[in-house]
Amino acid sequence: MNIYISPSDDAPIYRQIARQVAEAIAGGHLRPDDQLQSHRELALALVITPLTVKKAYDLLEREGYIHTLRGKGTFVSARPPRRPKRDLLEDLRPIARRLVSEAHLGGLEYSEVLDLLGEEQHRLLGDSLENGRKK
Amino acid sequence: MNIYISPSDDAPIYRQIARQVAEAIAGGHLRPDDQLQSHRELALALVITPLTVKKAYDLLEREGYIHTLRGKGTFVSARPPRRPKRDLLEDLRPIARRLVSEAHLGGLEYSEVLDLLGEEQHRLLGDSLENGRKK
Amino acid sequence: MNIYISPSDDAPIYRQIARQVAEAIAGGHLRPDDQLQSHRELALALVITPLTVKKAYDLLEREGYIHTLRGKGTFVSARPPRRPKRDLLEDLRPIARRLVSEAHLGGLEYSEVLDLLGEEQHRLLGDSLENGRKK
Amino acid sequence: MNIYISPSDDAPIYRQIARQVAEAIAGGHLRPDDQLQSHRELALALVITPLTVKKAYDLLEREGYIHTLRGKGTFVSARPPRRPKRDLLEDLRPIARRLVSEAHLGGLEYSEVLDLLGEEQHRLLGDSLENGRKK
DNA sequence: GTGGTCTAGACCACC
DNA sequence: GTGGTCTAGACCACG
Repeated sequence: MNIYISPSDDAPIYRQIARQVAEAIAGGHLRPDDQLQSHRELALALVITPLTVKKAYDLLEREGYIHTLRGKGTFVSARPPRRPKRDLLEDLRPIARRLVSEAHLGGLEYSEVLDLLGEEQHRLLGDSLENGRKK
Repeated sequence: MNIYISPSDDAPIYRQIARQVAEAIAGGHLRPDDQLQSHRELALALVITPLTVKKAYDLLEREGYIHTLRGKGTFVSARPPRRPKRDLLEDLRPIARRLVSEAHLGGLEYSEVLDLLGEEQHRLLGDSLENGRKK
Repeated sequence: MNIYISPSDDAPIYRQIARQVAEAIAGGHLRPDDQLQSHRELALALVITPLTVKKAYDLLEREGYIHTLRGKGTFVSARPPRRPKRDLLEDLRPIARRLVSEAHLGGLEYSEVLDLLGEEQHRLLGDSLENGRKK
Repeated sequence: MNIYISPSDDAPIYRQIARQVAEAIAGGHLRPDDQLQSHRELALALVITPLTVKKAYDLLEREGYIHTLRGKGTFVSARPPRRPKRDLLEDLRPIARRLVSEAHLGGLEYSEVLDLLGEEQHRLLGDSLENGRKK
């Protein structure tokens, strides 16, 4: 479980961590009942304050991805949280809008946007398959 | 030129304004040498402080979309700013990544993401064509 | 007497005019007792409001370069105003400072600044000589 | 890092601050990764409103001199921004022109202008060398 | 503590 | 009328 944070990213550090953990779960790197590093451990590894990692874990717990057992540790939850598709689509819409808008502002063709998206989808699936197989 | 701000949007107001003006320029609603509403006027209409609109205009000016003439007003610039395609693609990549990643996390098929993107592309182009024709 | 104004210049229009008239006097284009165009005439030629030209003439009159005879017109004054050299140098110092500072910030060699200054000095003197001869 | 603002300067306060910080970076007073005073702190020291210092920092950030890390502070950027020499020279030309023109209007010899420029160049370099050595 | 944003005023120069 | 600057507050997210 490798987490990378970039201080220059516009997303706050705790969200960068939470997102990467969530992606790891979705991609199969982390499976239900797998134990996560303690937030102190991870904080040490990332050279940041434990409070920031704690904030990320809290966020993941609120969203149902993980749960903590007092005295035992933090574990991946069994049921990956599912939101109504309508809600999800409406959350994703502004992101899609921004993508096409900025691409159009920058003079890109729509096909180039599709290419870009395809690359990222492939990267995601590739990772996922790869992880499903090994380890 | 209708600007809408939504307090629920996580983007700050001045960026919401700047983005909408930039889109209006890219979409043909606003053409070179068109005069923008004065920042005070727009502030009055949006019921926000003029300084916030000013900040949006400052942002657009330093990005090359608009320019100001002392005592005259603010005008759409002739040359739409163009960035190297490579840079632009690298800026867009994290957005695309987030889109496919969150969609996958939420259990959406890739085709559903493409549908969503297509809708937004259509919305953008529709607006553009519509405005290219009228007025 | 050709005056050029550029709205995009950071100097206000009335100062652009005043400076060019003053340079014309220093360069010999305009000689003592020469009559200037009326401010309305010049305003018409420059396609700006007469008030702006008036403001330029007022400034020049305050500085002693020109004077007006009621009902006759505006004329170049006999004595070009002379300020104490110390005062003048102190006025020029911030300009010199800005020149070397911005050049240094931009990575220019001092010799390149001197070259630039030489070019402008040559341009000024060239104009001056040329005008002393003709007309 | 001592900043001085002079109300008599025709440049707005935020530009005075930005210029001095930029000069400090160019002159070696401030080095890459050095932390700047927080804008509030500097505002307190200068007895002006924080927003004005913030405006100066924003200007420096968009020009590439500095960057900010959320919650950490503001730091000198690694790469000093470089503009094409041609552009820079054309920006400097009006300043040079004004210098020789006003000097000539005031009756100064060209050599006196060169002396003045030399003094300012020496002041700038002296500062720079001094700071390169100490601390 | 840091930066980021916003409000509700004010005064100025310019056209 | 326009834009440009400044003040004196405020609240927020982040680490």
